[in-house]
Amino acid sequence: MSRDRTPQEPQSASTLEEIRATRLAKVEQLKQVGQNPYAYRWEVTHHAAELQARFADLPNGEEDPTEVAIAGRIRTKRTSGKNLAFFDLQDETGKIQLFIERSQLEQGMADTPNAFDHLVKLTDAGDIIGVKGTLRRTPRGELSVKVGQYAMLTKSLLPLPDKWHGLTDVAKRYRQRYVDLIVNPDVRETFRRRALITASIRRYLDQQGFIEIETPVLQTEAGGAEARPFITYHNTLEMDLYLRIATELHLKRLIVGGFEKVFELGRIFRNEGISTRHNPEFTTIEVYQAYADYHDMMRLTEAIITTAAQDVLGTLKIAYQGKAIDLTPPWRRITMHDLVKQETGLDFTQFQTLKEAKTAAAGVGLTDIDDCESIGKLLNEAFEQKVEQTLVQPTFVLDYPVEISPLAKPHRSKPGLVERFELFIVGRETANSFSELTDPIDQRQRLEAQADRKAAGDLEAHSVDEDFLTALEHGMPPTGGLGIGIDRLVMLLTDSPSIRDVIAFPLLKPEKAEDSP
RNA sequence: GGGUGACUAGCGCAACGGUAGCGCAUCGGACUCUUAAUCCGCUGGUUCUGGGUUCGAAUCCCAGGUCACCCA
Repeated sequence: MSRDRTPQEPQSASTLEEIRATRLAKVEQLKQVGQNPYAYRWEVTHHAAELQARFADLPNGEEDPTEVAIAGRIRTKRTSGKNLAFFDLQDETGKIQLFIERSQLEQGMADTPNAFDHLVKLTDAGDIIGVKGTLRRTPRGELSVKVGQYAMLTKSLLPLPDKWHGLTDVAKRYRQRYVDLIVNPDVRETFRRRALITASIRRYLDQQGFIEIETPVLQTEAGGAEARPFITYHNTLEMDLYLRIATELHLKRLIVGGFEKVFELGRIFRNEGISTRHNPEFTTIEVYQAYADYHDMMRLTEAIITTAAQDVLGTLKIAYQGKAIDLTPPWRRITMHDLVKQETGLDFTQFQTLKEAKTAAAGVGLTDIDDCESIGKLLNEAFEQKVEQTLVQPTFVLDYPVEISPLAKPHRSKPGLVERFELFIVGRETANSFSELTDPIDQRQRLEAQADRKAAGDLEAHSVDEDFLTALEHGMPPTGGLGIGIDRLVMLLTDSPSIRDVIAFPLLKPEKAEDSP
């Protein structure tokens, strides 16, 4: 206990508001010493990773006179005495240390008195600065930029998370993704890879002669998939509109119109639950090729995904959550019937009546089968409950029941089935494809059957898109169609356990509860 | 929709019925080769919200909120 101490004013700052106020005061001080705390530009000549690579052979304790100008965010500051400081600067590519010596800096900034003191006192971790200098590897081996000049580019007012523990609260990471990106380099890498994946897919399809055409997001009927849509409202038309749940029906109209190879990689919206595998808005690519069937689509699927894996990872042997996955084509092709038979012993081709099938299904432990109104639906239920999770290595599951595939062409040799496949990897549906149904009369009957279900209360059933049927009546060539879930593909190729890890800003509930009852 | 758990300083965590603490960050000081720098010193709290039990609640009970995980 010290006596006689005049109670000094509480200069110490600790609450968020106090930290912010302290930093705002530094903003004013920066202006007074001629630094713009919100500058206009900085001529960047190099990036951190580039320097680390280029000067990898610079020996400890040696210098290189190359002049570099870099910019980035201060992550940590270490001062050592009154004349020396070390900062870690982070740019998009990585980190590099700044070696800041008073004499060097004040020589380089002769017009600015006390430049060293300003740099040390008026900056905080989180500030964005630009520096110019030469290179030096410290005796302990840390490549550093020996700073001759600096400029404050942007003063930050809010503190970064704990530099050691970082930001681990999952919800906060998603809500404040910008902070997550600053402090977690892996997150930046995931989104960089996502961009490489979509670029790779577009490049490949372009090379194969496909063109990308954008189709409407706002639609008067949301069709092309079984899902509940989001509803919105157009004021001057005074009508409800729906956000698209698929791009299928419009891309097929383009095939009718004479394009032979089209695709769209874009966002679709489904009004359903949120989980580690579902976000209400997500990204798909749909590809349509005239004069092709679903066998062609299997080869195309293999090509798109293996090209992306090679472009991004440089290998087809990947790891997902500790499981080794081999993407080397050709991938296994096996029918849904055979898979269900393997896993359950039930041969669904033998059942004559739904009742018989249900009894058998219950006998092998299937649950929630009461509302299956057809053998085909029951088969699908058996597949989902017993088979899906076993399909770890890439597997094309072939030949689905017509009841669950209203847009697919009947199988050319198997009654009751359609020419459809889904691709499963690590137990997840990753792609969906069929030989497209081109018979307008058959298509009308299937959509009308869906519409009946919708009228009976099935919120996910299709409705009848008259214009689409009119398009088919003008004649659509035989066509292979393919849809790939981009988010799930990115999860696979970035080893991400949750879809939220590959969507920059996933949907979250608002943080504050409504005060209405 | 069901189950389990979490919510305490800017960040990461402790205290589990008896004065709300630690580390990092912040603030002040020392240090010319640091790098989770180190050392010394000081700050900083509506313990998610609202009720209840109790002499006394971060802690127990009820309701609500948000989130995570698992299941559907």
